[in-house]
Amino acid sequence: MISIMSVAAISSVKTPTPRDAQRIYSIAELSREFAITPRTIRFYEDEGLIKPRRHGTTRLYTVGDRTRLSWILRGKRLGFSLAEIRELLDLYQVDRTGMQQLRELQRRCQLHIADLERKRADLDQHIGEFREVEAQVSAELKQRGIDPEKT
Amino acid sequence: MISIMSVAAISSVKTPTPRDAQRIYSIAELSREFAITPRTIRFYEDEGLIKPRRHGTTRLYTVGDRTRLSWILRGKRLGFSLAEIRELLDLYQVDRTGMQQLRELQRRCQLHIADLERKRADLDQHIGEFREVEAQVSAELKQRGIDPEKT
DNA sequence: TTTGACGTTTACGTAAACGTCAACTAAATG
DNA sequence: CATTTAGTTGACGTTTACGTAAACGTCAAA
Repeated sequence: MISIMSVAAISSVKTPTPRDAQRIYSIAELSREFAITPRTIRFYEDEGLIKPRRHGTTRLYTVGDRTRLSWILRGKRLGFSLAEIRELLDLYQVDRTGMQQLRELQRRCQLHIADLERKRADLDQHIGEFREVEAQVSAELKQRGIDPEKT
Repeated sequence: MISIMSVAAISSVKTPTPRDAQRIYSIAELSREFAITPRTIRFYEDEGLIKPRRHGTTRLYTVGDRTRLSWILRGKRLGFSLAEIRELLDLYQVDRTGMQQLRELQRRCQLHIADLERKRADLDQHIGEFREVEAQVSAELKQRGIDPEKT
């Protein structure tokens, strides 16, 4: 029986750059790539954020799983809780057959976009303030550079 | 002896809109305005994020304190931890007399700005994706609206 | 003078998001 | 075949960011 790790290893030989679909990742590969621990990835699975295939007990991650993971981490960087991230991920794969579901999906998308735009406004203002501080400091440094005092 | 609450009350009579400097806020006022609990505000004080004056044991918040608080909350919305927020707040009032301190301040500003810009890129991509989903859903809804099936 | 609204401190509780063992299995390698 | 090497499942520990309850002080109005 061919081991999973060897499968992952062979496929990684084929593609050092992880870009062909069909690629399979081990938990260690993903944890290295995204600089998180395997524990974290398993934790996300417990929380229902990723559902990798299994070969026996060993987890097998597809390119889709990898994308999903990077999506989760981006969500975290943006300050969303795992619960929120799970909801957002679900928006991508809710049932879109019914008229009612479509409307609901649209509504939730709009709400989330509004939230994101508020966040963007916050961020822009925040950036502006720090640019200003930096500009003041730069000016002051220039002044001092010209001044004979180089304390 | 005049009570603090009455002081706050009187000043609030003078300015229902909180816009003259000299204004004093009670903890309850701020907690209402920002929709957080007094406990939260006290906690931020324990963590060294705000340092209100005191009249006896009672906390008195100035306009500056209020600004600081709104700054903290914006930081939180952007996904920063309280420890990070404290550091950032400190950037506004570090000693800027020495050349060395100025350079250090500049460096930290630049680092933070770079971080913020990464965050902004994340956010833009995130928004883009959700706009796309929304657009697809809208299109689908339009289709169905035209279609005689109105399930 | 008592009630009630608002304030205080102290201290323990809790949910989220992992970290850190321990004890085990299964496969690859010398 | 024994040993690394990677993976697994608990189970308990930890940090962050507050919540909650107790026990009390202070003042204004009734």
